[in-house]
Amino acid sequence: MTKPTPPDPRRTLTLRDVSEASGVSEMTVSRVLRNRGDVSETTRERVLQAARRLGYVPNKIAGALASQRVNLVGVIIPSMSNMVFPEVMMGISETLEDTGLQPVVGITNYLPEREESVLYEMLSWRPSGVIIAGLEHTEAARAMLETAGIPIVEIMDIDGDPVDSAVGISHRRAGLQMAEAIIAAGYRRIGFLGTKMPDDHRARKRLEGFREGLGRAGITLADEEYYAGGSALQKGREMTEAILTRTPDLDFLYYSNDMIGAGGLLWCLAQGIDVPGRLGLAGFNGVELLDGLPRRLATMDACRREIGIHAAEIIAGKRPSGVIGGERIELFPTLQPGDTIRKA
Amino acid sequence: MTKPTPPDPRRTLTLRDVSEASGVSEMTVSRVLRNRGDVSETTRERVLQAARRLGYVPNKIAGALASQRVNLVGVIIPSMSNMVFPEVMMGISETLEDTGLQPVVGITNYLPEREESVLYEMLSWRPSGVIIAGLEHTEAARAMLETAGIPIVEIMDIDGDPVDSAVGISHRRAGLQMAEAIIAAGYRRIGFLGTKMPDDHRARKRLEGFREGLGRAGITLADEEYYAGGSALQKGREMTEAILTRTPDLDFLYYSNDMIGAGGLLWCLAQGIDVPGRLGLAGFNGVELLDGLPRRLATMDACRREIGIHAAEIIAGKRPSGVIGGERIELFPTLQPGDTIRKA
DNA sequence: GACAATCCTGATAGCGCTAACATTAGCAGG
DNA sequence: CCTGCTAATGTTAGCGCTATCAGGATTGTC
Repeated sequence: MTKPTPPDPRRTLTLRDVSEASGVSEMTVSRVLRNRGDVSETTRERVLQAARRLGYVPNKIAGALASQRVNLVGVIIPSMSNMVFPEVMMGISETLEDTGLQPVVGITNYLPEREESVLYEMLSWRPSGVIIAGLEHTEAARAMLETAGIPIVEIMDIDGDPVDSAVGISHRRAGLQMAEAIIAAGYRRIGFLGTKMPDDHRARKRLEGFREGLGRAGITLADEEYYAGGSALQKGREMTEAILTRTPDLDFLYYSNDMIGAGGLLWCLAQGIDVPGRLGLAGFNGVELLDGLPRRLATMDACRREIGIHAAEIIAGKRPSGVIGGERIELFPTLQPGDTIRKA
Repeated sequence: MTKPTPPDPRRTLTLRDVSEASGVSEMTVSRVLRNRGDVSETTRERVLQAARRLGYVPNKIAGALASQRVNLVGVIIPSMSNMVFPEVMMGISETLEDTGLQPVVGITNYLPEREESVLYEMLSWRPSGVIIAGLEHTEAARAMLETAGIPIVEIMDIDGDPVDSAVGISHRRAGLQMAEAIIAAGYRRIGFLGTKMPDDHRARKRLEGFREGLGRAGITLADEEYYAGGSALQKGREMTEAILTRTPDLDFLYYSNDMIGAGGLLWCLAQGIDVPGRLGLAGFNGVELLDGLPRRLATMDACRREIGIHAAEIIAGKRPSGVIGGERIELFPTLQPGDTIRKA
């Protein structure tokens, strides 16, 4: 007869180990570790001590399978590199903090197929909810979202038709409002500088709205310039130089984000261009990062943190409304005129 | 007699559903979906079609439990807001891409207890490996890392004693080198500007190394200034003004990161201070974000992307060395003198 | 003292999948 | 037509936990 269980120190611990070490059933250990059900103070203490001594770390995989409950929330965003999504994340984390839910992030790089595969991967872990940027998805992705049977919140944008809930701003309106403000300030020869990103639908909608705003005043864009990749600040300089060289009589430049706008602003200041007198500038996003620039760029904040907060509230089921799903929350960005638009 | 299984459309699908829909056993379906084992082309096609038609998404929780294999790699970092960790993440993602492994990020905000709980949470999902920033952890965290039985890579820093593998630079040496360069350029009255962060051990080590470098030349720091929170660019301006007001004869400012350094640089330029003649400046990190500034700040890049790449290679077991664990990879940052240090 | 109520603990049966082995089909060679 | 193989598929037994229900103590009530 051999020893029944040669105690292998390398094997990872299970409930059984803690149960044996503390002389109670696995079930009781489980109860103690999850603070569920009544357990006497004595056994609770004994179990906790054993668990600590052994260095037991519960296996959530097994737990999730058995309980059909997963404390994870999938968050799918296009990028992490431009401060806008990190801020959304902060709103989400902060709100989820006291709910026991934990965000898990996936990055798509603005690629629809990548979004689809990231979503598939996430859903295969059966999260309690999904927060996903944008309203445009592949057909398959949309189908997955619809049949997942969990709360879905599409964020950032509300110009479209959400699968379930949506929290965001109208980028069309944001563009339109900016156009109105620019025209009201008396600018007429207007250029646009943006990214080459067919799948950045929000940037596209802002430009559409912007064009419409100009159109209402009988104006069309005088010139456009696009970039891809590289340091945004640097690109902003280069593009600004390029567009002003090509079309010197421009009196306003609308940038699709604050970072290239800041690059443009620095370039203009270095050239001694009179901003906002001779040339006005505006960006989009209101990134705090840039607060220390010599002059404040006109911009429009995208309510990033609030979006994160509301989205997380919906997932966590702590909306005041008590509504269960299909919410649609529109936030309204405010124009921050800064120092780069003439006072009307 | 009633229908055996009233087909509930709301229930989430399992292998059994696909198996019934395609007329083969669950095992065969499993094999098809994982591309494992021999399956005839005909059944493979039939199964895939059924899975697609039903919109089946496998349950990785069950899969992981059964196979004792999880394709997740935990990545624990202090912050996402200052571009340094996003770049590390890119290196990691890129390297993990073709390995089937998937990074899952946890943020600690430089709080040791938070690091401990994030680690505990992560380990409870039994990842295939953990990449964690820094060499300093709570006692409990270190114990968990040691007994987890998976590859651990501590990144960013190598001035210390790793649990398993480590990839990083010597921040002590980085600070020391910068001190040497500054002294060689003839600066003597040197100020330091940094963050109030007792748990940012890397910043601390840089400062220690910097002090030592100065000390070797018989110099001590002439003044110091610290901040917490807020827009780094903005804080850089404010702190620079403050320190120069207090100690006007400083001829060099060493910033603990590029962002506050950039703020300082912009402020100095606006004040018309002769940089680098009258006053030299240097930061740390080499953030590409700032490439478009009017003048390039002297800095030292921290090899962020490379660190991510190497760490991921270790986890994925694709190091050329073939070594299995306990690797120690030191990278060497290069000084980028930029335009804010006098040529010696 | 019988009975119910309350508290605490344990036994049992899965959760949805995969490892490992068992079985069957298909086919070449004698 | 049987043996001996390989290729394709199926069967069985868990993975480590938790939901659920079933007790055994202990207490209180009439």
